[in-house]
Amino acid sequence: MDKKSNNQKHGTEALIFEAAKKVFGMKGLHGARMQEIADEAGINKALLHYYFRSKNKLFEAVFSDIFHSFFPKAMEIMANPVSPFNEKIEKFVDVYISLLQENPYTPGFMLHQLSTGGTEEVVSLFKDSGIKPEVFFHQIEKEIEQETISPIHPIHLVVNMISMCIFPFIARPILSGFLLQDPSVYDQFLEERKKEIPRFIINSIKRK
Amino acid sequence: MDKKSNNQKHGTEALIFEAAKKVFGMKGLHGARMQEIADEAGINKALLHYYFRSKNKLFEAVFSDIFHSFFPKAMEIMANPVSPFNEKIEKFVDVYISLLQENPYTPGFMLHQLSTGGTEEVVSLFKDSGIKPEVFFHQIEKEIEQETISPIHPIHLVVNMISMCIFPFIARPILSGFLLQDPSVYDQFLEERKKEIPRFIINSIKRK
DNA sequence: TTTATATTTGATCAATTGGTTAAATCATAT
DNA sequence: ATATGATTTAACCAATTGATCAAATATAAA
Repeated sequence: MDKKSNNQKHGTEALIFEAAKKVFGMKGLHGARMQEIADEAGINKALLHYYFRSKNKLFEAVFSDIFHSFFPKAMEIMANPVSPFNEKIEKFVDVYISLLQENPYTPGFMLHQLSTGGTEEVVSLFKDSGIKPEVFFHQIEKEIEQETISPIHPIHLVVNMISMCIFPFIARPILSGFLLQDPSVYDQFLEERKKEIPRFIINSIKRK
Repeated sequence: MDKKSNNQKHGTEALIFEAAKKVFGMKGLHGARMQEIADEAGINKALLHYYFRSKNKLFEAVFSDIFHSFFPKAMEIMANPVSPFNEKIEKFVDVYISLLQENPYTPGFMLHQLSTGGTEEVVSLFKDSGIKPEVFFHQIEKEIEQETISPIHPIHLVVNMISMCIFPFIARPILSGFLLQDPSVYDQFLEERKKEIPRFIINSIKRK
């Protein structure tokens, strides 16, 4: 008998995973309730413990998945030394914001993980991931030497860029509710930033 | 008898308040435990309920206090239309970062409140606070008309500025542990940004 | 001292919640 | 059809935790 289109064998684990991603992302590790995740996935609470042993294990699994599906992609653009500098910035911002649009729970996850004391874990995940920002730093320094761009401390430039990309996702509710009247235009606002941020950066660092 | 220097009458409420500020800021509403707040304040758990009725009431009290002791100060600089534009940006960034240095729990508070669904409350607090970013927007538009600065959408400019100020406080653990080797230099890094961010912004928007 | 009021504490309650277990159901192979 | 193993569920447990309360202690007044 076909009650719905039951996804018995393969589907449930993915269902749980997606539900957990959503609930953890919105409520955080402590704010999330196993029952809520179960409801969101449309299954029994005990199934959560059947597939993942505990709440913490489930959280770690989801967190690790989000981390690895997000940062490497963003960082490989940074690390790629071939393209011209301006182009790289444009591409990085575009890909970075697009990734955040696809995975809107990522920032919430990182923040909750940080503020809950899981800092060492996050940092070691970073280090294990093979991400090497020094590569990008060196390119910035080289561009400055070649007088392609005006002098700026590489760390500040990178932090500026990342800040402008991520923050609108973190503060979305406030910005959407206060700065902008209509919540529906926020997606358009984010879309605009894909062009605005690179323009803003390049304007600032280009030689006059 | 003088066990410590007991601050019986007036002090305990403030003690609780400070402890709650600290614990809530680090752990969030759900992550924080009343027992931990009591321990941090060095008093009995029941006293928390004596002074503040419930956990939520305590959280709201602390949140409201943090909100009102932070945003108005930052926003009055924005609203003040007298000073020259460059100067205003320099001053705003400096005051904003200084405020964050003094109240390191503020960003965590806001984020937890947002991700827990307290968005409407935050937004209405904003609106009740009388903060009017339009004033600043209008000045930006006027500057653009007068060709003092090059064209940019006011909202993006403001979001850029705020992003670059706040984000380093949110992502402090990661940035400190990964981008920068020595955690002790992070305060110096934040200090540098008081000058770097205005320089970066003004560089970007000044007419060439 | 006595009385009254405010403050503080230890003990305890009631509800929530993560986790377990035994039974039921489904899928698959023989 | 039957047996076997994987999947799912309902009911339940144990621990945590926010909240309460009566008793104790301090504070001040009369």
